[in-house]
Amino acid sequence: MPYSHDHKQQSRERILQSAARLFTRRGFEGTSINEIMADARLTRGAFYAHFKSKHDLYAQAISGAPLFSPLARPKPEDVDQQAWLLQLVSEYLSMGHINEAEMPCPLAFLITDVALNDREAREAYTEVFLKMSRILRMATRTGSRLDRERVMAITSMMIGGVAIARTLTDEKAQLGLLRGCRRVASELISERKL
Amino acid sequence: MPYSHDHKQQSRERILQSAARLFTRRGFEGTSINEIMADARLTRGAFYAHFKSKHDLYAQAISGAPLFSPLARPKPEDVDQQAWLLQLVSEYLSMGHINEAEMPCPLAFLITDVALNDREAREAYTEVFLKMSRILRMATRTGSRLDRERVMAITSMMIGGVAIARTLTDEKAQLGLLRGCRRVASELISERKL
DNA sequence: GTCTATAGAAAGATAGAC
DNA sequence: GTCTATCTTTCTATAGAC
Repeated sequence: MPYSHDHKQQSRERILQSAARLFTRRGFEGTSINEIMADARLTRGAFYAHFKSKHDLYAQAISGAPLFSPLARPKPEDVDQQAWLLQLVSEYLSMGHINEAEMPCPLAFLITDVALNDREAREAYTEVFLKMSRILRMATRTGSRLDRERVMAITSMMIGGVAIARTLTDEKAQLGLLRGCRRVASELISERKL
Repeated sequence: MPYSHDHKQQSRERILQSAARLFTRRGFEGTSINEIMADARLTRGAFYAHFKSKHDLYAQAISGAPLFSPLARPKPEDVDQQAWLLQLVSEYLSMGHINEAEMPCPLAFLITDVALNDREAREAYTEVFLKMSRILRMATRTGSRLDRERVMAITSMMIGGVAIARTLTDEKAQLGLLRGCRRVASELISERKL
């Protein structure tokens, strides 16, 4: 066995990262194992030493999403919690997230892609969604007391907004949609009257 | 030419309706031309007498969505406009829409599926989205004056809510998410304070 | 563990008969 | 216009050498 355990771990991590990036932008059917492995600087055949199947990899790639999410990073001590949250929400609902992010949010980019996938993928999606929602809820705990279901609605608007904006072909509409979502989300979070 | 013009039209309509139903529930890649044609009581080979390609059919199926949408039906004269709107929003954000609707909303069921498709599909999606948003806006014109971008945000929450709920595996979470979206949407529409 | 080669299946699109 | 038959491509997954 000329390959160390550590070497295998590194290959595995590279495959997972390539998979997350490619799956998220191009979907399950739009991404081949070949492309993922090439991106990870390996070949097709080596794939099955690491994962059971393409579906297996897909589910694991989704589970790993919080590793790359700004939302899941801890808040710096010296900034106001609410201001920090509003900043993250604005970044999430931006053209930069849609067009330039190295690792966009799979909750938005893969909603219906996951819905058509197998149970494991859907379970991974469910966990990540609930985690995002929980993070948003905890971050609003200063003064306001938005309940769990309302926070899920705000989360849906953020995810839906990004997913839809990405799909639209009309740039004016994209920008307007994102701006509308940013405003409404901010108002809901800071509980100002409409 | 033993086939009348009318006969061709009827075949075409059947194909379009089968395509809308199957594509919406199973996505572009998950639906074969074979299945669509069988559902329309025809065979594979006849397909190309009606449509240029699978992509062509997909875009046209999406364009036809308003034909099947309760939201696009005219309001009965005798009901209050706001109550009527809230009723439609509640139906949209329901488990029935997700699990039992004969023709679910492709804006929700196909968001990321369309994002990965060609330009024509995305243009069809854009038109239908703007139409839905416009309908919602017109229906709030009694007293309130929600602006265009805010209405797009509400539309995103509705579409995102249905798309996400369909993807989740946890039924409690599905129900909570839908209820949260119904509440927040109602509050935004009727402009009550949170 | 990673490579090359290939088996096996699925499905979009076309050809030609009726 | 619709049918059956088939060409062609693509891609997952496996086999076997190193």
